[in-house]
Amino acid sequence: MLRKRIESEIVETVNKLWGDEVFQANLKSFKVEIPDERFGEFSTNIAMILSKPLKTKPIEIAKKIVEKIKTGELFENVEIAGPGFINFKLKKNVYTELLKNILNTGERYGRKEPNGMKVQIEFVSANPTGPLTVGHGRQAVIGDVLSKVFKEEGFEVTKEYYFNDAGRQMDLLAQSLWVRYNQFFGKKLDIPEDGYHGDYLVELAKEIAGKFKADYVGKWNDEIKEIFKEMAKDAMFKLIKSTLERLKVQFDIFFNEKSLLEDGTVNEVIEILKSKGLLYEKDGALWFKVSEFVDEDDKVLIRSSGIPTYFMTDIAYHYNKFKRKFDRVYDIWGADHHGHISRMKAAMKALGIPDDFFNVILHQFVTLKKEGKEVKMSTRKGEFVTLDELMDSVGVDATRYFFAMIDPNTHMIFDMDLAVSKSNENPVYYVQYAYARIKSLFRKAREKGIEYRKGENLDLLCDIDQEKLLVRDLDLFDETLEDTLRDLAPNKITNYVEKLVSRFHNYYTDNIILDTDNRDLSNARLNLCKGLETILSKVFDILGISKPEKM
RNA sequence: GCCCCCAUAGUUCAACGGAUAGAACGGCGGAUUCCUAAUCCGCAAAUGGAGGUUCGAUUCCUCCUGGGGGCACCA
Repeated sequence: MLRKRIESEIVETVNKLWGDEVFQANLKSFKVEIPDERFGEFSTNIAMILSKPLKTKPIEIAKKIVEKIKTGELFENVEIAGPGFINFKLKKNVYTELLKNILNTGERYGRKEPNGMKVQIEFVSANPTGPLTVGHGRQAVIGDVLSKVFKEEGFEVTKEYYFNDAGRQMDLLAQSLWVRYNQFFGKKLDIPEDGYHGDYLVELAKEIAGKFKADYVGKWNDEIKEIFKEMAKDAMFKLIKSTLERLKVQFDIFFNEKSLLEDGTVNEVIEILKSKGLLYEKDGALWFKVSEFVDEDDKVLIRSSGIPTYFMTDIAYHYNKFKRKFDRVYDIWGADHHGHISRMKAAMKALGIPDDFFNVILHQFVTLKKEGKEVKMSTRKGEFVTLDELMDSVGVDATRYFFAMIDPNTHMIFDMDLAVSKSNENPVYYVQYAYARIKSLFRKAREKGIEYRKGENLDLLCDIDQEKLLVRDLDLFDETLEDTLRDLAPNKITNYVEKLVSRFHNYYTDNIILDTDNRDLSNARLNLCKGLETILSKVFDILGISKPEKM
């Protein structure tokens, strides 16, 4: 990475001038940045940082550094500006070498060697009680994109979907479905207040009525409940999986909460906690001493009815993850699960699991705006827009791009009407158009009889700033992925690619790429386009959007 | 009451503590004898309020105001 090379040049220079101690003491806020274009290609704040320890004006420090550093392989021009920034322009061959590297490495460019770390990302994890909503969509895209970045950065990644197909919610679903089935045959029955009111059960009830006729009308017992539950579950999972497939999100493992009870993990966890004296009984229930670890009230693990709480099974689930030898796990949760985090951390500590094992990526909610009104979404009340409906309206690419482009920490307002009416002006098309343009250039080159020769004529590039900056931005791909993992924020990638593509569109407008009177230059520029195509292709794969040959 | 996230242009979003706060959509005005105008160029338009830390704050800290979400033997 160019930035790192510049950093080490500066470090070396500072060490020569003032010794290692000065630098080490002030390392923290030292930076090489990408400045506004009018200042150059790179810049550093080193002189400002050293001003205090050296008791010298930043300008004076900058002067000394510039004097010393000027004779390098790297820099074409180094100058001081503003309050003491040092701005750099690099020699053109630095850029052409970099481009050559990208061209030679191709699809593998930027991919890190395996680092031996096993990471698990758990997301969506919706119980099979209804169709996936746009909220799940946000989570699915965040999880999927981050998984790909982890892989690219050398981690071994497992994508997991955790679900519960037992318990009260499923009972309510079964009952709600049964009521819809009865209603189909004209019975006057109401869905329980806290049952599932969505239309999707009406459809399913119709199918069931076709299959079983009126066999279960007016009859309700545990056996029938199980039958309806099973049918509901199968239908919902089928629906959920088809939605995920359409969104191009695949999971490695679907993990059933029930298995934790069946394979004894829950009991094992209880035994461990008991042996450490962290459990006690009260009011017929079994409590965990959360308060020993964090400033919170103790919580019930086993209800007085003997049934474990969600907290209990979730602890067991994470204990199970730990036993599966993941180095780190990331749970992607909606903002409503926030309160659960510190309790879980307490439990991890109690089980002796290292602090950095359990990580949560919390994302804020998606509010939908439809016909000018905000729609409060609730799966149970049947008031929601499904992920499928969203994809119907704006397409898969735009759906994925839209969810990826917003910081998970930000509450997201999704204006459906706008998304539909403006679908042709979505940023995803802006980005994809650049890719299509490049593809078109190569087609056109063949038509015009301009031969593309990989890696040749590169010395004709980078005499203009646009080309230097384009290559510099290609180089930023690497650190964009690092930033994405550091902040666990996929929107770093969309920001990056939009800037990159914008630069290309400008370049394309201002310069003729294919010129039959200047075939060598044309070939040089085709090489630049090829480099861009390589990076765009990687970015699109990570974002999971398509790569159109033409638009 | 306590805890978490957020507050930036008319709208939806950006901005590792850096220089004149960027885009997109919307508004106004331009560019096509030439590789795709789903593009490009120009104009108008924003950091909720008060303090603090810093050479330098949209960013960090405190308080206030306003949104969202939590504070179960629900998940």
